[in-house]
Amino acid sequence: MRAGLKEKEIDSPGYEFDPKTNLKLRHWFLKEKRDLAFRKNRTPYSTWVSEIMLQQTRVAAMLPLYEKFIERFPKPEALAIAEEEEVLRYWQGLGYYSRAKNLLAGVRKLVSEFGGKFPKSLEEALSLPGIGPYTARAILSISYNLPFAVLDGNAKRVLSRLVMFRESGPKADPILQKIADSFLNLEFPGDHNEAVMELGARICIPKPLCKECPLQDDCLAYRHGVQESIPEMEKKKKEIPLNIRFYILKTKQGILLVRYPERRFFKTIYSLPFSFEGKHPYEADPILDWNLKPSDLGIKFKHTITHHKIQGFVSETDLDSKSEKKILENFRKIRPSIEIKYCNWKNLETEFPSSIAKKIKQTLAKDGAVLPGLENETNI
DNA sequence: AAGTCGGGGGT
DNA sequence: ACCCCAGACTT
Repeated sequence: MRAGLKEKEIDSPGYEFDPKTNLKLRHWFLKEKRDLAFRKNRTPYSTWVSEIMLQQTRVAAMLPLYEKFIERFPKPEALAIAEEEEVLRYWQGLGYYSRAKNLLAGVRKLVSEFGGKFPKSLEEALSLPGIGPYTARAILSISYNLPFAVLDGNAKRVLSRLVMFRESGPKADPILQKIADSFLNLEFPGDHNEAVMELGARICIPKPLCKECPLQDDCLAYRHGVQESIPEMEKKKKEIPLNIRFYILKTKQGILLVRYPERRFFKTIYSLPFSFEGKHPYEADPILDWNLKPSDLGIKFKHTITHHKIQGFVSETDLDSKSEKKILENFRKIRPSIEIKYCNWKNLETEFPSSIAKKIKQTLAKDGAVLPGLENETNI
């Protein structure tokens, strides 16, 4: 594909890349690539862990957790025998907690069904929980140097601009995969994939820095001056405002945490019980229809969960063993799948592994608010 | 095909 | 105050 093509020809894929383009990219990558912890060793397992952590997550956000995770679970066999609770603690703050659960399930399957040796075929890799089209190709190319071209958000942007392909969304993916396949450097598939993604993460960003781009001369979108409008942006969903009240229920055994999949948020992790307040588009969860009158702590904090703009509030109360028993009965009656555990104030944010726990603590501390009964009780 | 799942850093 | 990220799974 060279300049001077008509729009129609450009949109119909017959993708032939100049081999020089690939060489330029590789040269740039070898010179500019960042010295990242997960690039130190590239076993299938370590690549697997890093790729799962990188899903919808910036490199800078996952790096500290990656190092601690690998230190604690250096091999698949070490992770496979770990408790899910502990694995989730090592994921605390990263978000998308089902990634951690699927990783654990996947590694257990790897150990039990593949003898701990990561498979070399796309089909087998895809059979592991949490490993989808992107991650399968990433692991196989980076760790085994097998010729699979990855298609993540970065690659889509880079390739769309290189060949001036405008469409985006699920319909465009098969076409983009073909483009990626034809661009793949068969000599160095792993390096190539990392190079494409690194270019997309640092240069070919949504507002591209074309002046610094090693592929400027090869980029059809740049030649036509349309790089900023490719790929087409998907229309953003409207934000839903929500008021959520979290309840600190202090029992003799500690603060009550709950988990059940029928609720709107935190389906897979333990959290403080919570309820929606004011106007909201969701069905009220009857689980909190109890006879308590928790007292409002008078704090609020902001939080977002995927197109929900949340104002958080906190109430607390003591539960004697009688009312606790009654509440638990009520819980189990309405939500038979509910799981319960207790934590203390000190380790709230590790047992309720969302940044909300941290925000509640910080807001309380900043306001100088006192949580009655907690500050003097070492057991809570 | 659309909805869901978190959170933080860059702009 | 947005934007959007080295996606996968469920419905």
